[in-house]
Amino acid sequence: MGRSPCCDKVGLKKGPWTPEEDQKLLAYIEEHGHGSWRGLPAKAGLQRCGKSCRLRWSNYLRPDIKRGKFTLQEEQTIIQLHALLGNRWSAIATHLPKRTDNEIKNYWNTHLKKRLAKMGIDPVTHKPKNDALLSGDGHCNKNAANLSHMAQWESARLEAEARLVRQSKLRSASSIHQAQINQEFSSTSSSAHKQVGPTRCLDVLKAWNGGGANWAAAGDMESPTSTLSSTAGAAAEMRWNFTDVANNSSDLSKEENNNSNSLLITDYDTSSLLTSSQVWASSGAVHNKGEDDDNASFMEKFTDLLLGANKNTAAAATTALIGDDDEALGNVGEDETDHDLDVVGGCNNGVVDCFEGDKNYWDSILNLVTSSPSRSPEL
DNA sequence: AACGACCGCAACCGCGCACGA
DNA sequence: CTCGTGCGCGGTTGCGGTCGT
Repeated sequence: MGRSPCCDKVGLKKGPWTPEEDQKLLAYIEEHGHGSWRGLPAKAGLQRCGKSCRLRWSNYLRPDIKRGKFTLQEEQTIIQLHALLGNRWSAIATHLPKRTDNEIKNYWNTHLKKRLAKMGIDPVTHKPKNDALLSGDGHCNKNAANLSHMAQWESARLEAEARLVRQSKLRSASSIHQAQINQEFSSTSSSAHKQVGPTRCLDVLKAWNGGGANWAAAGDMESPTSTLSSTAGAAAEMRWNFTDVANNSSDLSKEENNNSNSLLITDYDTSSLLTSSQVWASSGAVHNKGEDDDNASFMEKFTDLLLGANKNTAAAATTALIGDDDEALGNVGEDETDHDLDVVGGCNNGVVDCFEGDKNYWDSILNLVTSSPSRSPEL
Protein backbone atom coordinates (compact mmCIF):
# COMPACT_ATOMS: atom_id res chain seq x y z
CA MET A 1 0.00 0.00 0.00
CA GLY A 2 1.94 2.91 -1.25
CA ARG A 3 1.77 6.30 0.22
CA SER A 4 0.03 8.86 -1.89
CA PRO A 5 2.22 11.71 -3.04
CA CYS A 6 2.01 14.86 -1.05
CA CYS A 7 0.61 16.64 -4.02
CA ASP A 8 -0.12 16.21 -7.68
CA LYS A 9 3.30 16.63 -9.21
CA VAL A 10 2.10 17.08 -12.76
CA GLY A 11 2.57 20.62 -13.93
CA LEU A 12 4.07 21.80 -10.71
CA LYS A 13 7.21 23.85 -10.73
CA LYS A 14 10.35 22.67 -8.95
CA GLY A 15 13.71 24.19 -8.29
CA PRO A 16 14.70 27.65 -7.20
CA TRP A 17 12.03 30.13 -6.30
CA THR A 18 11.68 33.33 -8.26
CA PRO A 19 11.14 36.70 -6.59
CA GLU A 20 7.63 36.75 -8.04
CA GLU A 21 6.80 33.44 -6.42
CA ASP A 22 8.25 34.63 -3.13
CA GLN A 23 6.13 37.74 -3.35
CA LYS A 24 2.97 35.77 -4.02
CA LEU A 25 3.62 33.43 -1.14
CA LEU A 26 4.50 36.24 1.23
CA ALA A 27 1.48 38.28 0.28
CA TYR A 28 -0.86 35.36 0.69
CA ILE A 29 0.48 34.30 4.07
CA GLU A 30 0.54 37.85 5.38
CA GLU A 31 -3.10 38.21 4.47
CA HIS A 32 -4.51 34.79 5.25
CA GLY A 33 -1.90 32.90 7.22
CA HIS A 34 -0.75 29.63 5.77
CA GLY A 35 -3.59 27.45 7.03
CA SER A 36 -3.49 24.22 5.09
CA TRP A 37 -0.30 24.01 3.12
CA ARG A 38 -1.82 21.62 0.65
CA GLY A 39 -4.47 24.03 -0.40
CA LEU A 40 -2.29 27.11 -0.23
CA PRO A 41 -0.57 27.06 -3.62
CA ALA A 42 -3.82 27.10 -5.57
CA LYS A 43 -5.23 29.89 -3.46
CA ALA A 44 -2.02 31.88 -3.71
CA GLY A 45 -1.74 31.30 -7.44
CA LEU A 46 1.45 29.31 -7.24
CA GLN A 47 2.43 26.36 -9.39
CA ARG A 48 4.12 24.68 -6.46
CA CYS A 49 3.22 21.90 -4.12
CA GLY A 50 2.26 22.79 -0.58
CA LYS A 51 5.32 21.18 0.81
CA SER A 52 7.56 23.32 -1.32
CA CYS A 53 5.68 26.40 -0.14
CA ARG A 54 6.02 25.40 3.49
CA LEU A 55 9.73 24.85 3.07
CA ARG A 56 10.24 28.13 1.30
CA TRP A 57 8.33 29.94 3.99
CA SER A 58 9.89 28.29 6.99
CA ASN A 59 13.44 28.31 5.68
CA TYR A 60 13.60 31.58 3.86
CA LEU A 61 10.63 33.92 3.83
CA ARG A 62 9.64 33.87 7.49
CA PRO A 63 10.20 37.36 8.89
CA ASP A 64 11.91 36.23 12.07
CA ILE A 65 14.87 34.60 10.39
CA LYS A 66 18.36 35.83 11.03
CA ARG A 67 20.69 35.24 8.13
CA GLY A 68 24.41 35.50 7.80
CA LYS A 69 27.37 34.15 9.65
CA PHE A 70 26.94 32.11 12.78
CA THR A 71 28.51 33.67 15.85
CA LEU A 72 30.90 31.80 18.07
CA GLN A 73 28.20 31.55 20.68
CA GLU A 74 25.81 30.08 18.20
CA GLU A 75 28.43 27.57 17.14
CA GLN A 76 29.00 26.55 20.73
CA THR A 77 25.32 26.24 21.37
CA ILE A 78 24.94 24.03 18.34
CA ILE A 79 27.79 21.80 19.42
CA GLN A 80 26.45 21.49 22.94
CA LEU A 81 22.97 20.75 21.83
CA HIS A 82 24.14 18.35 19.18
CA ALA A 83 26.02 16.43 21.83
CA LEU A 84 22.88 16.29 23.87
CA LEU A 85 20.25 15.85 21.19
CA GLY A 86 22.01 14.39 18.20
CA ASN A 87 20.73 15.25 14.74
CA ARG A 88 17.49 16.67 16.00
CA TRP A 89 17.88 19.89 14.13
CA SER A 90 14.46 21.24 14.81
CA ALA A 91 15.00 20.78 18.52
CA ILE A 92 18.36 22.47 18.29
CA ALA A 93 16.82 25.24 16.24
CA THR A 94 14.38 26.10 19.00
CA HIS A 95 17.37 27.26 21.03
CA LEU A 96 18.62 29.41 18.21
CA PRO A 97 15.34 31.20 17.68
CA LYS A 98 16.29 33.09 14.57
CA ARG A 99 17.92 30.19 12.81
CA THR A 100 16.14 27.49 10.89
CA ASP A 101 16.73 23.82 11.37
CA ASN A 102 17.81 23.59 7.77
CA GLU A 103 20.36 26.33 8.20
CA ILE A 104 21.73 24.76 11.35
CA LYS A 105 21.88 21.38 9.69
CA ASN A 106 23.74 22.81 6.73
CA TYR A 107 26.11 24.69 8.96
CA TRP A 108 26.81 21.61 10.98
CA ASN A 109 27.45 19.48 7.94
CA THR A 110 29.59 22.00 6.12
CA HIS A 111 31.51 23.61 8.97
CA LEU A 112 31.20 22.26 12.47
CA LYS A 113 31.35 18.59 11.65
CA LYS A 114 34.55 19.02 9.71
CA ARG A 115 36.02 21.27 12.35
CA LEU A 116 35.35 18.79 15.13
CA ALA A 117 36.79 16.03 13.01
CA LYS A 118 39.92 18.07 12.49
CA MET A 119 40.16 18.56 16.21
CA GLY A 120 40.11 14.83 16.69
CA ILE A 121 36.57 14.62 17.93
CA ASP A 122 34.09 12.29 16.37
CA PRO A 123 31.27 14.61 15.32
CA VAL A 124 28.72 11.84 15.65
CA THR A 125 29.50 10.62 19.14
CA HIS A 126 31.42 13.68 20.34
CA LYS A 127 33.97 11.23 21.54
CA PRO A 128 37.68 11.72 21.06
CA LYS A 129 39.32 9.81 18.30
CA ASN A 130 42.25 9.06 20.53
CA ASP A 131 43.91 6.17 18.75
CA ALA A 132 46.45 8.27 16.99
CA LEU A 133 47.12 10.46 19.98
CA LEU A 134 47.65 7.56 22.31
CA SER A 135 50.61 6.40 20.27
CA GLY A 136 52.33 9.76 20.27
CA ASP A 137 55.59 10.98 21.74
CA GLY A 138 56.16 12.50 25.18
CA HIS A 139 54.38 15.67 24.30
CA CYS A 140 51.43 13.69 23.19
CA ASN A 141 51.37 11.58 26.29
CA LYS A 142 49.95 14.40 28.31
CA ASN A 143 47.25 14.85 25.78
CA ALA A 144 46.64 11.17 25.68
CA ALA A 145 46.28 11.04 29.44
CA ASN A 146 43.86 13.90 29.33
CA LEU A 147 41.98 12.18 26.58
CA SER A 148 41.71 9.12 28.67
CA HIS A 149 40.05 11.13 31.41
CA MET A 150 37.82 12.81 28.94
CA ALA A 151 36.87 9.47 27.51
CA GLN A 152 35.91 8.35 30.99
CA TRP A 153 33.71 11.32 31.33
CA GLU A 154 32.22 10.82 27.93
CA SER A 155 31.60 7.21 28.72
CA ALA A 156 29.80 8.19 31.89
CA ARG A 157 27.78 10.67 29.93
CA LEU A 158 26.72 8.08 27.41
CA GLU A 159 25.88 5.60 30.09
CA ALA A 160 23.76 8.15 31.84
CA GLU A 161 22.01 9.01 28.62
CA ALA A 162 21.37 5.38 27.87
CA ARG A 163 20.05 4.85 31.34
CA LEU A 164 17.67 7.73 31.21
CA VAL A 165 16.28 6.49 27.92
CA ARG A 166 15.77 3.07 29.45
CA GLN A 167 14.13 4.64 32.44
CA SER A 168 11.81 6.65 30.33
CA LYS A 169 10.84 3.56 28.38
CA LEU A 170 10.13 1.68 31.57
CA ARG A 171 7.95 4.40 32.95
CA SER A 172 4.45 3.37 33.65
CA ALA A 173 1.14 4.65 34.64
CA SER A 174 1.60 6.21 38.02
CA SER A 175 1.32 9.62 36.50
CA ILE A 176 -0.75 11.27 39.20
CA HIS A 177 1.60 10.22 41.91
CA GLN A 178 4.55 11.14 39.78
CA ALA A 179 3.11 14.52 38.99
CA GLN A 180 2.69 15.19 42.67
CA ILE A 181 6.24 14.21 43.34
CA ASN A 182 7.43 16.26 40.44
CA GLN A 183 5.55 19.27 41.65
CA GLU A 184 6.90 18.84 45.10
CA PHE A 185 10.39 18.46 43.74
CA SER A 186 10.07 21.54 41.65
CA SER A 187 9.21 23.71 44.60
CA THR A 188 11.80 22.06 46.76
CA SER A 189 14.60 22.35 44.29
CA SER A 190 13.60 25.83 43.39
CA SER A 191 13.90 27.04 46.93
CA ALA A 192 17.04 25.04 47.35
CA HIS A 193 18.52 26.89 44.45
CA LYS A 194 17.78 30.18 46.06
CA GLN A 195 19.22 29.13 49.32
CA VAL A 196 22.45 27.42 48.72
CA GLY A 197 23.20 26.69 45.11
CA PRO A 198 24.07 23.70 43.07
CA THR A 199 25.45 21.45 45.69
CA ARG A 200 22.20 21.69 47.57
CA CYS A 201 20.44 20.88 44.37
CA LEU A 202 22.42 17.70 44.13
CA ASP A 203 21.48 16.99 47.69
CA VAL A 204 17.88 17.31 46.73
CA LEU A 205 18.40 14.89 43.91
CA LYS A 206 20.17 12.52 46.23
CA ALA A 207 17.46 12.81 48.81
CA TRP A 208 14.77 12.05 46.32
CA ASN A 209 16.77 9.19 45.09
CA GLY A 210 17.31 7.71 48.48
CA GLY A 211 20.99 8.33 48.75
CA GLY A 212 22.23 9.26 45.36
CA ALA A 213 23.74 5.97 44.33
CA ASN A 214 21.77 5.92 41.16
CA TRP A 215 21.53 9.36 39.68
CA ALA A 216 19.32 8.41 36.84
CA ALA A 217 16.75 7.16 39.29
CA ALA A 218 16.12 10.77 40.08
CA GLY A 219 14.38 10.63 36.77
CA ASP A 220 11.61 8.70 38.38
CA MET A 221 10.33 12.01 39.56
CA GLU A 222 8.55 12.66 36.40
CA SER A 223 5.54 13.18 34.29
CA PRO A 224 4.51 15.34 32.69
CA THR A 225 8.13 16.36 32.48
CA SER A 226 9.44 12.89 32.78
CA THR A 227 12.40 13.16 30.51
CA LEU A 228 13.20 16.42 32.11
CA SER A 229 13.56 14.81 35.45
CA SER A 230 15.36 11.83 34.05
CA THR A 231 17.78 14.03 32.33
CA ALA A 232 18.22 16.08 35.43
CA GLY A 233 19.33 12.91 37.12
CA ALA A 234 21.67 12.20 34.31
CA ALA A 235 22.91 15.73 34.46
CA ALA A 236 23.71 15.34 38.09
CA GLU A 237 25.54 12.15 37.41
CA MET A 238 27.43 13.61 34.54
CA ARG A 239 28.43 16.57 36.57
CA TRP A 240 29.61 14.34 39.35
CA ASN A 241 31.60 12.23 36.99
CA PHE A 242 33.19 15.21 35.43
CA THR A 243 34.23 16.46 38.81
CA ASP A 244 36.06 13.21 39.29
CA VAL A 245 37.63 13.47 35.92
CA ALA A 246 38.75 17.01 36.49
CA ASN A 247 40.20 16.12 39.85
CA ASN A 248 41.95 13.12 38.44
CA SER A 249 43.49 15.27 35.82
CA SER A 250 44.97 17.69 38.26
CA ASP A 251 48.40 16.17 38.12
CA LEU A 252 48.45 16.69 34.41
CA SER A 253 47.39 20.26 34.06
CA LYS A 254 46.62 21.83 37.37
CA GLU A 255 45.94 25.34 36.32
CA GLU A 256 43.64 24.30 33.58
CA ASN A 257 41.75 21.94 35.76
CA ASN A 258 41.37 24.45 38.53
CA ASN A 259 39.55 26.55 36.08
CA SER A 260 37.66 23.60 34.78
CA ASN A 261 36.41 22.94 38.24
CA SER A 262 35.40 26.49 38.67
CA LEU A 263 33.42 26.35 35.54
CA LEU A 264 31.86 23.11 36.49
CA ILE A 265 30.71 24.16 39.88
CA THR A 266 29.59 27.56 38.88
CA ASP A 267 27.30 26.20 36.30
CA TYR A 268 24.72 23.88 37.66
CA ASP A 269 22.33 23.62 34.80
CA THR A 270 24.64 23.95 31.92
CA SER A 271 27.27 21.61 33.21
CA SER A 272 25.48 18.70 31.72
CA LEU A 273 25.68 20.40 28.41
CA LEU A 274 29.42 20.49 28.41
CA THR A 275 30.31 18.10 25.72
CA SER A 276 33.52 16.26 25.28
CA SER A 277 34.61 18.91 22.88
CA GLN A 278 34.26 21.58 25.47
CA VAL A 279 35.76 19.45 28.16
CA TRP A 280 38.64 18.85 25.86
CA ALA A 281 38.95 22.47 25.16
CA SER A 282 39.03 23.26 28.83
CA SER A 283 41.73 20.71 29.40
CA GLY A 284 43.70 21.95 26.45
CA ALA A 285 43.88 18.44 25.20
CA VAL A 286 42.99 19.16 21.66
CA HIS A 287 44.57 22.50 21.18
CA ASN A 288 47.20 21.39 18.77
CA LYS A 289 49.38 24.26 17.73
CA GLY A 290 50.19 22.51 14.55
CA GLU A 291 46.66 22.74 13.25
CA ASP A 292 45.69 25.32 10.70
CA ASP A 293 45.03 28.86 11.83
CA ASP A 294 41.32 28.68 11.52
CA ASN A 295 41.19 25.66 13.69
CA ALA A 296 43.59 27.05 16.23
CA SER A 297 41.75 30.30 16.40
CA PHE A 298 38.50 28.52 16.95
CA MET A 299 39.98 26.46 19.74
CA GLU A 300 41.61 29.45 21.35
CA LYS A 301 38.35 31.30 21.52
CA PHE A 302 36.67 28.19 22.70
CA THR A 303 39.23 27.54 25.38
CA ASP A 304 39.29 31.15 26.50
CA LEU A 305 35.58 31.08 26.95
CA LEU A 306 35.77 27.96 28.98
CA LEU A 307 38.69 28.81 31.16
CA GLY A 308 38.17 32.45 31.80
CA ALA A 309 40.88 34.60 33.32
CA ASN A 310 39.79 33.91 36.87
CA LYS A 311 37.06 32.32 38.86
CA ASN A 312 34.58 35.04 38.23
CA THR A 313 34.89 34.78 34.54
CA ALA A 314 34.08 31.15 34.61
CA ALA A 315 30.46 31.99 35.09
CA ALA A 316 30.63 34.55 32.35
CA ALA A 317 32.35 32.08 30.13
CA THR A 318 29.62 29.61 30.78
CA THR A 319 27.09 32.22 29.97
CA ALA A 320 28.83 32.72 26.69
CA LEU A 321 28.80 29.02 26.04
CA ILE A 322 25.10 28.88 26.37
CA GLY A 323 24.62 31.15 23.47
CA ASP A 324 21.75 33.51 22.97
CA ASP A 325 20.11 33.01 26.29
CA ASP A 326 22.03 35.72 28.02
CA GLU A 327 19.78 35.81 31.01
CA ALA A 328 20.07 32.17 31.71
CA LEU A 329 22.91 32.43 34.12
CA GLY A 330 22.15 35.67 35.80
CA ASN A 331 24.54 37.79 37.79
CA VAL A 332 28.14 37.17 38.45
CA GLY A 333 29.80 38.28 41.59
CA GLU A 334 27.17 37.66 44.22
CA ASP A 335 28.34 36.28 47.50
CA GLU A 336 28.08 32.57 47.85
CA THR A 337 28.99 30.99 51.10
CA ASP A 338 28.23 27.37 50.52
CA HIS A 339 31.37 25.67 51.67
CA ASP A 340 30.77 22.68 49.46
CA LEU A 341 31.54 24.84 46.54
CA ASP A 342 34.78 25.93 48.05
CA VAL A 343 35.76 22.40 48.77
CA VAL A 344 35.03 21.07 45.36
CA GLY A 345 35.82 23.84 43.03
CA GLY A 346 37.06 26.85 44.88
CA CYS A 347 34.59 28.96 43.03
CA ASN A 348 32.09 30.79 45.13
CA ASN A 349 30.80 33.46 42.88
CA GLY A 350 27.81 33.97 40.72
CA VAL A 351 25.87 30.99 41.82
CA VAL A 352 22.82 31.98 43.74
CA ASP A 353 20.77 34.32 41.68
CA CYS A 354 21.33 32.51 38.51
CA PHE A 355 19.53 29.38 39.46
CA GLU A 356 16.06 30.40 38.61
CA GLY A 357 17.20 31.46 35.20
CA ASP A 358 19.34 28.40 34.90
CA LYS A 359 16.50 26.20 35.86
CA ASN A 360 14.28 27.78 33.26
CA TYR A 361 16.90 27.39 30.63
CA TRP A 362 17.61 23.82 31.53
CA ASP A 363 13.92 23.07 31.77
CA SER A 364 13.40 24.42 28.32
CA ILE A 365 16.15 22.26 26.93
CA LEU A 366 14.82 19.22 28.61
CA ASN A 367 11.30 19.99 27.54
CA LEU A 368 12.72 20.07 24.13
CA VAL A 369 14.02 16.57 24.53
CA THR A 370 10.70 15.52 25.95
CA SER A 371 8.78 17.10 23.15
CA SER A 372 9.78 14.56 20.55
CA PRO A 373 10.56 11.28 22.26
CA SER A 374 10.08 9.35 19.08
CA ARG A 375 13.31 10.81 17.83
CA SER A 376 15.24 9.63 20.80
CA PRO A 377 18.03 7.26 20.10
CA GLU A 378 16.98 3.66 20.11
CA LEU A 379 18.67 1.28 22.42
C1' DA B 1 41.67 33.05 -19.37
C1' DA B 2 39.98 28.44 -19.05
C1' DC B 3 39.04 24.51 -16.74
C1' DG B 4 38.17 21.33 -13.01
C1' DA B 5 37.64 20.57 -8.08
C1' DC B 6 35.61 21.92 -4.15
C1' DC B 7 32.29 24.21 -1.17
C1' DG B 8 27.96 26.11 0.61
C1' DC B 9 23.30 26.42 0.53
C1' DA B 10 18.52 26.08 -1.11
C1' DA B 11 15.45 22.80 -2.22
C1' DC B 12 13.75 18.14 -2.75
C1' DC B 13 12.67 13.43 -1.13
C1' DG B 14 10.86 10.04 1.66
C1' DC B 15 9.83 8.44 6.22
C1' DG B 16 7.27 8.58 10.39
C1' DC B 17 4.15 10.71 13.61
C1' DA B 18 -0.28 12.93 14.87
C1' DC B 19 -4.81 13.27 14.27
C1' DG B 20 -9.38 12.90 12.56
C1' DA B 21 -12.95 10.09 10.27
C1' DC C 1 -8.97 -0.11 16.12
C1' DT C 2 -7.84 0.92 11.39
C1' DC C 3 -7.03 3.76 7.69
C1' DG C 4 -6.12 8.03 5.20
C1' DT C 5 -4.26 12.55 5.23
C1' DG C 6 -1.39 16.40 6.49
C1' DC C 7 2.64 17.93 8.35
C1' DG C 8 7.31 18.02 10.21
C1' DC C 9 11.68 16.15 10.25
C1' DG C 10 16.30 14.53 8.82
C1' DG C 11 18.94 13.02 4.91
C1' DT C 12 20.32 13.91 0.38
C1' DT C 13 20.84 16.19 -4.02
C1' DG C 14 21.98 19.57 -7.34
C1' DC C 15 23.20 24.06 -8.68
C1' DG C 16 25.83 28.26 -8.45
C1' DG C 17 29.85 30.41 -6.71
C1' DT C 18 34.71 30.28 -5.40
C1' DC C 19 39.29 28.66 -5.45
C1' DG C 20 43.35 26.55 -7.27
C1' DT C 21 46.08 25.11 -11.13
